[in-house]
Amino acid sequence: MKRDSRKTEIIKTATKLFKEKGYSAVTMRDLATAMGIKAASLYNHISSKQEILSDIIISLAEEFTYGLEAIKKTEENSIEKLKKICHLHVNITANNPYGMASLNNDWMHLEDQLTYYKKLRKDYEEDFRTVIEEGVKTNLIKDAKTDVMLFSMLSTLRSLYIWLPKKEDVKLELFADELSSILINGINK
Amino acid sequence: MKRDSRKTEIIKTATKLFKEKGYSAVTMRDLATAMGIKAASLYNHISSKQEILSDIIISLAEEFTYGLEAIKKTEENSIEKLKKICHLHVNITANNPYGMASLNNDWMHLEDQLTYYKKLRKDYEEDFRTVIEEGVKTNLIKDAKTDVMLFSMLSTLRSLYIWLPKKEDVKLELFADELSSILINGINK
DNA sequence: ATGTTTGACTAACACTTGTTAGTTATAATG
DNA sequence: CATTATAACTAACAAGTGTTAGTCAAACAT
Repeated sequence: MKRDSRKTEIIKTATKLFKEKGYSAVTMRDLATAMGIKAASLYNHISSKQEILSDIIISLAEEFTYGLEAIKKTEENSIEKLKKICHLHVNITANNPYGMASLNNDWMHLEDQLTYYKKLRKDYEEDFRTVIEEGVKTNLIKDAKTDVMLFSMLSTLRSLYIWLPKKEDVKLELFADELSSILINGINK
Repeated sequence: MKRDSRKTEIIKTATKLFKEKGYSAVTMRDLATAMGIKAASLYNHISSKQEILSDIIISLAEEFTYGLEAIKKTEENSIEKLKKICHLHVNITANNPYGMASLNNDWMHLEDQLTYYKKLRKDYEEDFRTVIEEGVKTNLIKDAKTDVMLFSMLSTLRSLYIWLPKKEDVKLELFADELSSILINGINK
């Protein structure tokens, strides 16, 4: 499967360009130039610009879905689950920070897969909320506005792609620990 | 100054379209159609598509700069300053949530004003960091990774535009209080 | 009433967009 | 060696891009 490896290169290059200028601002000619070939040659490997975007976003979205699915099955308490969710985001984002930019900013340019993506995202958010609500029930988490908690944590985790590329790889688990500690325990002394 | 009011309408409409599809994906013909006129007519009021984006982003960025400037001059302690920063973000975002989408996602498409915008943002982040560091010095804030704290708070505050439009106007100050409480005190019981 | 500004219009420009068709040198396979 | 698949190429298209020039009716100012 040589064909596959070339396609992967294209997607990898596209991912980088998309995070810099966004999907709509990146031309097939831009992408071709970055690959050192002509725009028409791209179509020996991919079928459309759309397909590239779908590949980037859907595979990431599914990673999150499967990751959370695994955490849900765990027997640990809500706080531990939240910590694991933080690690999940840190790990996925560290593996593909540029792709996360597309997922965050260009999902609306999905066409065929738009409704599927939206379903994945909605389900993910609902499961995330459930973890928090369980924590409230079991008296581990403050009985304050759970939607504000959810919003705050999700916002931070979704923005990881902006900050994470600057981190060295070794300290990744440490960083995830620090992050979850701040999200859960706050910054107050 | 009738001319000005029409220009304002155009920018307002553009802001709405930009948040839905991003700057690059919105056509001058899209914008014209949304205004009920033809694309060429837009140029009686504005000089370029670029100008619209600059107007949206720079005015918002300056609002943040001036707001933080005022908070810095305050005699209150770091925790109080952080609370005020939360209110600043909530208020500015509530006034122009769609514009915040452009500021967050389309700043890279600024041309003439790009370096100016970057300077404003860099200065803002540095001042924000200083507030946190002062809090650590005065023993009000945990002596943990201040950059992770900064990242977490900024991420949440910058994502407000996604969630805020759904909130009713009356509860705005209350929401800002809840938010700053969660950011500062965490969710842990 | 008359002259001027306003803000819309049509027509068009030069260029860029994603994509297809057809060609060809190289590499893999029988 | 002959054949086929691969992956690049050139050329081109049809549609869409931001923007300019020039026109003209209605509203305003004198």
